[in-house]
Amino acid sequence: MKLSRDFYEQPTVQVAQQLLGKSLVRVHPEGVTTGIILETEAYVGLEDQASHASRGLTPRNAVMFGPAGFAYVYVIYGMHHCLNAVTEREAYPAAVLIRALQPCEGVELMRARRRKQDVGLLANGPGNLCQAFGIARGLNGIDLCGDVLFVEDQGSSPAEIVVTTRIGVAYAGAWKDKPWRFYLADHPGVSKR
DNA sequence: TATTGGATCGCC
DNA sequence: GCGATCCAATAG
Repeated sequence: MKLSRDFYEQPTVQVAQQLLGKSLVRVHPEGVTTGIILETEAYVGLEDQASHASRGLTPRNAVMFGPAGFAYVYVIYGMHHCLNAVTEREAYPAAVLIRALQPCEGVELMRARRRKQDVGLLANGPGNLCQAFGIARGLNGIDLCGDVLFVEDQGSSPAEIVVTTRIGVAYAGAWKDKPWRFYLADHPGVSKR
């Protein structure tokens, strides 16, 4: 069943871990794509120097300051998109970055969008999964409790979770060492360090 | 208005 | 290892 608002209102690190193994669903005019969430990262509060919210509210990060259960989508390096789920209470900026998926439904559509055949290369990384799922800036602020982009809990058994530091946040001072990256142990480490 | 650098990716 | 590519944030 579809995850409801109260799931996302939990502490961010908890949401990041609990999203692993659940299914991300994207309903698009071209077709439906789904995939199992394999890798996540938590970005927590104003203090977290790795977070876009660390310097206060701006037009870009405004969604992070809103209520839980909405998508924060932004452009990075001028050419890639990243998808986050906003967490915790309104006015407290926090989110979970979805970093990798195992493609499930809509593999052919993903192949066409990615121009790659290998299933292992379709959604292995935050920018790649957005391309595969047709997620772009137009979805920034969309409700994850709606019918376009959401997460389903298929009641799968808990799997072993690996915990590491986050990727690409060397600039974040002491916060770069927070153990806030999570991935499923029985899958190859999806992101390169 | 100008400058700088990024929660990345894929090829060299 | 490095360039692509452009927007957002900051400084002037």
